[in-house]
Amino acid sequence: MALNIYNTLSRQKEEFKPLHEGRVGMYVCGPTVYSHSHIGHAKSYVSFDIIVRYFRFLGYKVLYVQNITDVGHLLDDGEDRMLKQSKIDKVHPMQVAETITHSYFEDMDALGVLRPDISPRATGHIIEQIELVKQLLEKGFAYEVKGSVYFDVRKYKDYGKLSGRSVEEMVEGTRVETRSDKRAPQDFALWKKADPEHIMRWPSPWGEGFPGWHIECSAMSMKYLGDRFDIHGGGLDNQFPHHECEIAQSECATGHAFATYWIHNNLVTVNGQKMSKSLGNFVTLKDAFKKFNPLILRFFILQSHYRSPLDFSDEALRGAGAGLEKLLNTVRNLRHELARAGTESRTADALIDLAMFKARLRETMDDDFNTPQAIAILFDFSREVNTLLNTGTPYTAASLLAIDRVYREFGGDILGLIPEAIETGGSSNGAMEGGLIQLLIDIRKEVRAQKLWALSDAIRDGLKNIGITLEDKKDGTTWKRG
RNA sequence: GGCGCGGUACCCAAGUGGUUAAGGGAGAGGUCUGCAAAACCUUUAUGCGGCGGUUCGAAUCCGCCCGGCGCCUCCA
Repeated sequence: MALNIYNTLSRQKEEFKPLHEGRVGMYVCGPTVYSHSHIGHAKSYVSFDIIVRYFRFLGYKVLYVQNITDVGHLLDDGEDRMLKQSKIDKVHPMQVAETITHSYFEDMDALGVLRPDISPRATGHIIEQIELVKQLLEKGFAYEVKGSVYFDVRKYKDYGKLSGRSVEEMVEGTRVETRSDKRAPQDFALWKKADPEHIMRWPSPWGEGFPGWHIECSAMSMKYLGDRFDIHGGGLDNQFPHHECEIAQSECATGHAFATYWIHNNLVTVNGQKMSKSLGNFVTLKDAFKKFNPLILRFFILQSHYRSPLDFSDEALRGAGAGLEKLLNTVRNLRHELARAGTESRTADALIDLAMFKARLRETMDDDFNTPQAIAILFDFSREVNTLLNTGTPYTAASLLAIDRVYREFGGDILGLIPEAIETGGSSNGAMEGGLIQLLIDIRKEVRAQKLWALSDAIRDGLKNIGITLEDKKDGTTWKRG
């Protein structure tokens, strides 16, 4: 079965066909680095992380570009986000950018989001942006007014094709007062003249100024991926106006199509309410991580589809935490068995229809990256694995390894939920802690043999209190954290 | 006002024309166990917001209605 992707441009699922055989060029709108990342960022970048991982699993050579916006993102009142934050913090805007960029990657790393191949900064590509604006002026798609340059939306017939809006509708819907220096209210800035007190400024053919927000993504995506590439992604909220403007600029500048597939992830709500900075109910990842392990957040996000909205609540997160633990527990037990299988003479082959499970997983991921369905299949798979492990039958290392490979490929490589190394308990990792716990387990075994239950339970409860859980199995006791 | 998305069990959430409506959490009962924990088994929607329609057949398509949310203005 071929990979099918929902393309916002056509509003339907389409079979993925790369522009260049075996390669995928992908650009995703990255964060504006003025404040710490929140759970909305997590949903977006985890979603695209899955897409990148799955393409790589399928054997594509992926070039993943995700920008860092550190200039040009203007607020309603025309003030630059970066400048506003720098005034609040009383530091240089580039210091804000640097601090928040570090913070962003720290949070994404915690969530298991693989780093983009290229993370271009807008301020590092002023020259490219100016070049693009010059091209648009030369071709007559833009006009200059008092040191600022605007894109003339009426010159581009397809404006609105991504978001399904017409220019006429937009005029009617415009609430903000029409800026006097624009020819039409829908026109958007490519380059803005800098006021005297504006710190972030660069020389240009139109005087000192700074780039508009939309232009950076056109300039940087085309610089690194070519003026045509496969996938452009971002949050649904960027569909309009940001992506619509990007398409207009890029297609007018090059004279041909821009990105082939447009992918948009849905947004996040908190306790049923829209999460927004103006409402002040946004949850930063650093705060969320204090309550929930980052992997639990990742699991929670992947348990719903990327095109579905996701509502965050503590109850839902707790449920996700229990679910993830169930999954990891099985893998932990499997690897524990695997560690022993190598040293004991094992006889039986573990009988699970691995080919069937792998085919189901492939099929469901091929259907527009259906991660919730994939997770459900992993749970089906785990039920069989648990049953197998509970029989106490000795299995060959090879057959257990084959089972583990399914977890590694789909649960690890693709979904990023199952860590390379899970605490296996029992087996000594050379750490003193592990040795001490094993010593207590051995002593407790003796105590239990003498049926001294009170003492036996005291050991187990004591360990539980310091975060170590013992589990008595048919063939011995194992331990885990938590 | 314009555009768009979805209403599936106590909670989260797949499924989008056809055998018994996935999966996870929570609850209940059971098996195993000294007891726990974990695991496994059984169980919790004759029904998928409501009302009509199309069809041999609809949660799935169409229409209307009722509530929910998002975008149109900065946000991933």
